[in-house]
Amino acid sequence: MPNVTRATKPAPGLPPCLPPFLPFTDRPERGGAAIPGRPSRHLRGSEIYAEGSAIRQLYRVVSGAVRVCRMLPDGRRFIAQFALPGEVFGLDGVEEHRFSAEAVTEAVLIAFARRDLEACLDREPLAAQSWQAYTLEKLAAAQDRFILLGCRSATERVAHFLLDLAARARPGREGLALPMSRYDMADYLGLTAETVSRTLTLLRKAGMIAIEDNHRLHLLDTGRLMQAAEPGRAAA
Amino acid sequence: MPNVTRATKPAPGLPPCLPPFLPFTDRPERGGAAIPGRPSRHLRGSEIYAEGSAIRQLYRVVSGAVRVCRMLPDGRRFIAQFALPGEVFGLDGVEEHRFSAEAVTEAVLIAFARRDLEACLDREPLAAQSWQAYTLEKLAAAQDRFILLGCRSATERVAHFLLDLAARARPGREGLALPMSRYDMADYLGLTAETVSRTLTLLRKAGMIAIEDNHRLHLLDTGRLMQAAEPGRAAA
DNA sequence: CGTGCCTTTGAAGCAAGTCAAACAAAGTGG
DNA sequence: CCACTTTGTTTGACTTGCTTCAAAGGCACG
Repeated sequence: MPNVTRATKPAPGLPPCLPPFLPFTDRPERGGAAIPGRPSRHLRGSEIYAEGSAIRQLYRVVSGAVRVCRMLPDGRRFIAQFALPGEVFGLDGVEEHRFSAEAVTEAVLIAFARRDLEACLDREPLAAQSWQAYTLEKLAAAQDRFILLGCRSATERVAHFLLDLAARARPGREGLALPMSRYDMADYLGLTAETVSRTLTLLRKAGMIAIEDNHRLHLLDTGRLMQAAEPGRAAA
Repeated sequence: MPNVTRATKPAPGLPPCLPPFLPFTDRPERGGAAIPGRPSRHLRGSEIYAEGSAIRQLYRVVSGAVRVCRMLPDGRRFIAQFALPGEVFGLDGVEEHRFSAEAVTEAVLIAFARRDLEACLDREPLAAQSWQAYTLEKLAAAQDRFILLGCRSATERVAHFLLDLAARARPGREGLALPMSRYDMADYLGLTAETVSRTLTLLRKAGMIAIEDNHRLHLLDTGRLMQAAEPGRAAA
């Protein structure tokens, strides 16, 4: 918890990306209804919380990226979620974290006490409704991901992932940032790093994407990419 | 909605399996706080609601089994959930159903109006808290299923499925009921019916299960089955 | 008592995994 | 600042577990 005041408002007017109406704030002076947040900075690869620890806070990503993951008994790793700037993570269980969270890149977060959130939900019917919709949306998204993991080919998974990242990306530098490694992508998509790499090469050779470097690429043909992501669905 | 009064309390004292504290009731006279339910009966294979329709009610299964599923553009089907007696389904989206629901066997359900639930949550802080915990639990369960679908072998999936069914089954007749077909199981586990059949044969030859008939089997060695479900985890 | 669906089993094909090696990038220490 | 190490990426060759295709048997339902 070093001084990161500079980082507490790097994006002027933090869009309340998710959840939409929840009065999270990093400026405690804004009013009694707001949930006060505490900024923190995490080095690349460092653990933010451990699997099995009590859930005491939620986090909103200010900058960088976070992976929410679990090590399986056989040594494999599974990534449940990537949290990008503006997004919230940390509620991966009821009482205890069922996953751990790690910084994919150096990351600046704002932490909100869980009890503050719960108090707010009890106090503010509108916030409660918004939270309700948020969790419902997350559940619906989870079911879509079941389909992705359950019966999609490698190409479909990777294409879907790229489009999802693009949809979630903040308007910023030209091109699509891939903060995570091929291994991270693989563990998120239920593939291997080799397959992810091969698939990206395939999409590149097919002219759908251009790879600037290992952590940045460009979507050249979103229509065909969408076709690759969901065969049978019409291109945009 | 034929007369099914006989079916409205077939299990004396419907265990409030899920969600635990929600005041669902099929006896409207019990008090103002309760959410009144309306019974209905559905023939094997019939549609309970369609994908894309508005979410107006939730359902609790009284008897039978229900599958919540979606047809994919390429003709494949994916099953997101099986609802067994005592369990609740129908909230697979925010405003519209993102899946359809069909009776796996002849099924008796109780339908609860969504607005009644929401009114209850607004009115009763305890119910709201309980609902909150329920959705959180569902979300956590979803993440476990990601792992199953993302990086588990056919044997692990089937073993896990059988143990899950056994844990959810009502105490009743000896043995484990499998109301669904091999195709249903396959579409739930992200496999093919052939692979499910082969895997069951494998488990049977390994002495872990005994197959009474196509819709009923017995778990002979839960310990080894758990090992088969999660390699690296200790047997019970 | 047929007819159609479900289940089981076999054989062959294939997509993704595994193993391996070369290369590139990022981080470390002199 | 550069050499060195480590980590990540790409590509190739091979293996494998699941799917696909096919066919026979069984059960359930009209």
